[in-house]
Amino acid sequence: MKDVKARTVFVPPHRERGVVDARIAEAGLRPTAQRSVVYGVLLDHAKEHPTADEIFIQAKTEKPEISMATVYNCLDALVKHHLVKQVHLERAATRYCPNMDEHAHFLCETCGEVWDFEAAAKPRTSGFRVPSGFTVTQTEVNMRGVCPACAEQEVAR
Amino acid sequence: MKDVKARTVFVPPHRERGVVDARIAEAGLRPTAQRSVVYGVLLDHAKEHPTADEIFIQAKTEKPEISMATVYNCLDALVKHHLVKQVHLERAATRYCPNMDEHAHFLCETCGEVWDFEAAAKPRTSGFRVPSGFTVTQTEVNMRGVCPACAEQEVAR
DNA sequence: AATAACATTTAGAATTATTCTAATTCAGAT
DNA sequence: ATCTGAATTAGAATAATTCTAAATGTTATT
Repeated sequence: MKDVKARTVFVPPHRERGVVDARIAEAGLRPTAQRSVVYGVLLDHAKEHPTADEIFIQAKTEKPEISMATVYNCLDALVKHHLVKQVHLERAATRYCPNMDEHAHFLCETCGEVWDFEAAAKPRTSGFRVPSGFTVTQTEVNMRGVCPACAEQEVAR
Repeated sequence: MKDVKARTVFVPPHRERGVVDARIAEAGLRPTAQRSVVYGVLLDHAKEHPTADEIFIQAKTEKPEISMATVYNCLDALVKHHLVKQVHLERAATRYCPNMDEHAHFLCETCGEVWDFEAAAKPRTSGFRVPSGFTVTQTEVNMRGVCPACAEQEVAR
């Protein structure tokens, strides 16, 4: 088997083309090749909460012709169809998150990494007084602070 | 008294120069002319949750030499000294809020206006499970939906 | 009061994120 | 096969933010 390079790459189960496409279709969107790639990349990198730019770079390795405009178009379509959430943590670029379970985002101010924090109970009460007449369709909870790894380094200094 | 233009403008109490400066100083910042203007503008327009750009335009009417870079510098200084919060609601520009009481922000997706929603109880529990080792220094809660005025127009259509 | 040291402000250029435009391609319905 | 509308493309345009280097202002020190 010398000189034979691996021709297959491990593809996590949710990345099987059919499954990704099915999810896109279920959401009421036509599963185009580009949308599949963009959504697939996002599912694979959910932990990183990537920016449009990072998604573009990764998507390009799978589909070199894809353009930045398409990445934005696809992301906007996915957001509109509730497959993906925009996360506005910083003054920097918007991040994207395919985890649609109710959760908060935590940004470590030291290393810049982002974590998901689960809801403690369901249904979660927001703890805020919504005046009558307002309809809330979406809530985003963002926290900032220091992650365990960075806290440790701090102590060590 | 003909031909005598009003030389005094109504300045809301919190805009008295001394008070604004005192607050800046209390926060541990040198109260420069520019910081006073920027913070003053923000206090006057807290309801609008203005962007850096909007603050710049307003500040320029009070201090024509001020530059955009200074507005950003001042805002960053005010944020760092906990007099002002950044609000990241949209993919668009960051908004600023001088209300440091715990509250959520609500963005009307129809008209784009922003409201403050008060905490229902103090201390408020976030409702999220913060894993041990993480230190949370700040929490931002953003909601989106439809405001009463826009909901009414919707019905009327 | 003069000086040094440092922080702040300034204008404008540079960078980065996002949106727009017009042409092209693609998919599904006829 | 052809039409129609949706999706994609490259690249230009715009908008938000940051950077840079020079000038100015402030405070502490002499």
